[in-house]
Amino acid sequence: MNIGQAAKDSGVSAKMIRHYEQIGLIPKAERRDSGYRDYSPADVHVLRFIRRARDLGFAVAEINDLLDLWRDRSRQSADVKRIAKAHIANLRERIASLEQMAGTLETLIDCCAGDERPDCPILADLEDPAEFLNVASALNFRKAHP
Amino acid sequence: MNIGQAAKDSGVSAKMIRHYEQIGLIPKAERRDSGYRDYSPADVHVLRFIRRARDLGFAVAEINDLLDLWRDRSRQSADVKRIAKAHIANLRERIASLEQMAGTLETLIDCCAGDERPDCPILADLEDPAEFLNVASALNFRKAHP
DNA sequence: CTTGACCTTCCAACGATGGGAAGCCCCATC
DNA sequence: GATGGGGCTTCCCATCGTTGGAAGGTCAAG
Repeated sequence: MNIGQAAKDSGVSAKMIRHYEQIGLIPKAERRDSGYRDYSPADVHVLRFIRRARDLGFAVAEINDLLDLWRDRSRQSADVKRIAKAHIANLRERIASLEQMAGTLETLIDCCAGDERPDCPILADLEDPAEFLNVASALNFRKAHP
Repeated sequence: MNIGQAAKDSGVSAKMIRHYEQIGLIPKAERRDSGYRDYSPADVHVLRFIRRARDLGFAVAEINDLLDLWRDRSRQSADVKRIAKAHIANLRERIASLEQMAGTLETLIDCCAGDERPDCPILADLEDPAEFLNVASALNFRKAHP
């Protein structure tokens, strides 16, 4: 099948299929006489594997390792688990970082009147976090432990 | 002061200061006869504002808006709050997406023996999520609601 | 044979940041 | 006054995953 069909069937865009071929994540596709790439259902299967891994947030380098393990019939599931665990740790780190940001911002938003007046704790914090945030934290603390 | 000192004082690297100038986030710095950029404490203040906003995950476009509001003495705090709220929504979305990934992966990891055998639910899911994940979800459901 | 949808390659961009090269400037030390 | 080292300048490149577009060839239906 043509690359467009493979794209539809796998959920990976034609652009990305060519890209994955170019960076060596997938082998070079067969070509027809016309120069068109030709894909088999097995190729689509691989692409779906990649698509799923990307949906789970794996980086291309990790997907490369996972593909190697997938193809290796004598693999050890421990190897796969190790990669997955490392990736989870990475995800959890990013989540914690975003949570931290969101939490701080929510504290600030709670303190902001959000009306027509110019006074704004959010800007005050951006201007000088040490000045404002400590006060806000204290307020927050008193709200949480009245 | 030179760009290096401004970088140290603000926590924004010299590279990024030049970059922010180039993209118009900050005005073009004064130049000495030597061609060196010259920064005032007020400039450093702006840079620290930017640094803090980046720490809170604001994108450069949002920081641009925040800077405009910061400089606008007749601003309305509601405008700032709106930007902050939109940004939080964005953060929460990204968090939810990452949580989703981490949760799925953890379910899979729980189901993976992680030993020397090749059988691996993680790869099974990547290969065909519909096949495996439903089973895993059911298991998970039964674990959560025994 | 024409038309429109599809394919090809190549080049560029996003966002934020870092690395590095070539060349100039400034200050301290000899 | 010369020299050395560190800071500054501009410019280009890389990351990472993805998308967009231009210029041109191919295919299938009318």
